[in-house]
Amino acid sequence: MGIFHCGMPQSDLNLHQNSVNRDTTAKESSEKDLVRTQSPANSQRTLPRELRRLQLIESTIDCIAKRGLTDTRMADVAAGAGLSVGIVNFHFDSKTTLLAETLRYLADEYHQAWIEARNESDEDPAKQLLSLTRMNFEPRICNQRRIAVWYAFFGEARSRPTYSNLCQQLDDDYLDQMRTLFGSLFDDGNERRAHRASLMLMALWDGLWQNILLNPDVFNTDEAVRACEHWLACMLPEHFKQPDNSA
Amino acid sequence: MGIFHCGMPQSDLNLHQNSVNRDTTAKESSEKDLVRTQSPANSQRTLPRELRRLQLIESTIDCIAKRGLTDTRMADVAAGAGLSVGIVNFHFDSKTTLLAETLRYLADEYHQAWIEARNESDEDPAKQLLSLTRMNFEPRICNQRRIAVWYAFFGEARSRPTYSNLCQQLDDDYLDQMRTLFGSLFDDGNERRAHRASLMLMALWDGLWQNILLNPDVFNTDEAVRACEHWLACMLPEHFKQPDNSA
DNA sequence: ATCTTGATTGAATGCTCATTCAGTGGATGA
DNA sequence: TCATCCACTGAATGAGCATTCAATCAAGAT
Repeated sequence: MGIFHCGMPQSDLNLHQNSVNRDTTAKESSEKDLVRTQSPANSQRTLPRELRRLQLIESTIDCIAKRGLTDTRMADVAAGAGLSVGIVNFHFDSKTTLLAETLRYLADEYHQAWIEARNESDEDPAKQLLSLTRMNFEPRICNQRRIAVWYAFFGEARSRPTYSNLCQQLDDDYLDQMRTLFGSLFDDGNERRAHRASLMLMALWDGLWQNILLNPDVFNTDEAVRACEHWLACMLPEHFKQPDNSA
Repeated sequence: MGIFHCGMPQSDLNLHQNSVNRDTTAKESSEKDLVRTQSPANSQRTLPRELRRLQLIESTIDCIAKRGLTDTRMADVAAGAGLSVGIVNFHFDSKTTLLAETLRYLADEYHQAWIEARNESDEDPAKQLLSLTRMNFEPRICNQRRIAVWYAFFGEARSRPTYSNLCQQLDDDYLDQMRTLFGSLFDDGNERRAHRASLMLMALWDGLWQNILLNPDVFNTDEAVRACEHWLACMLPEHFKQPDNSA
């Protein structure tokens, strides 16, 4: 768990040597700042193994978001990092493992965010549901680049057990936690009700992600959070207030 | 609009000559029966152009669902229909157009189902919302094969404007219709509320589809419909009843 | 200054696949 | 029966791409 988050020295190196790859929509221009700050590392020819791997994974995300999974070549990933073709095979066994590690990286990142969101709202189930919801739409988690990659993998999930296995266990775990949270908010202790509420809220999260990916004009993350708050207020009026509708 | 539904003679030919391709989960074994019934067409060497195209598109759906978009080859599509390699390029200009036509086929099918669902519930907005919801989870529309294909395209949507353009206009139209339906159910005539409700219900549909694709164990279409009904009852208690919770 | 270790390069290799097209064959009409 | 018209076949072609690896280079250790 957390192989990409394990105290690795994430100094302020600029891992994006090739700026051509960074032309995503302006709104998200500040994500992953840790790998962008100016630094002499720009011209550094070699980098410690783990840092280079991280950079290549980020470049993979860029490529998938910009060109789609089918049009993502090893050479593109390397070029996106300003390096030469052979580099990817040197750090990852094969394209297959590169993609698997990319998915794992995203899953890990999400998992960390989940844990943080739960920890920051101490013991109060209602607060935890709210902060989990907000976490789902934080720019660092929910942005066009990352969502595009998630959906690219979803499309392949059925055919590549590796992909679904990687997320299945986490998903089950999340559902379980949600059930517990909802369970303690429904006073009737109705298991089925808590189960259904959990599925619904998680489905709502997913559906809103999808809309943010496909209809960014109609939709944004603030609107998404408000929709979820609205839903919570409908489901559990004693525990949640309707969000501010002024906007 | 509707190029695949335009009075083309959809006789009871068995378009699936190669049964190897049909091993999806047993539950969905009865979809697209029109192209499976036993008939001498099984051994027919030639078929009218439009019918062959239809068969190849269905084979494309099979391939994408089973192997993923990245691993779908022209030869696989041909083999899935029991035909030889050159056939696909004979009926479609290129792989690109084959995929675009496949997406258009699904979009069309969905669009037809949408219209039917609206027509069958005469003028009553509440009934129409219900039947649209049920339509979304009918086996012919919502099954692992088809959802897998939708998601494969979603993953590529950002990078291929062709794909998103194809659906964008329809989506906007659906959203518009939903706003009107909700608008006439909210007595306060609050536009914003109707807008948000529309987005939420459509997001819920999408999120439930996603769960049906990725977690078929936890999830099924009946559960999905009930979740939506539950949501409708929460949002508009005067117009909808809570679904039967006995199951 | 030299050695050692490991990262990086990029030309070369060989495989996979979309696409082509000359040839085959079945159906329909004369 | 023959001719015409298409649907269809599948070997051949060549472009595109992942992967390899010998050579190069950088940085730290001695």
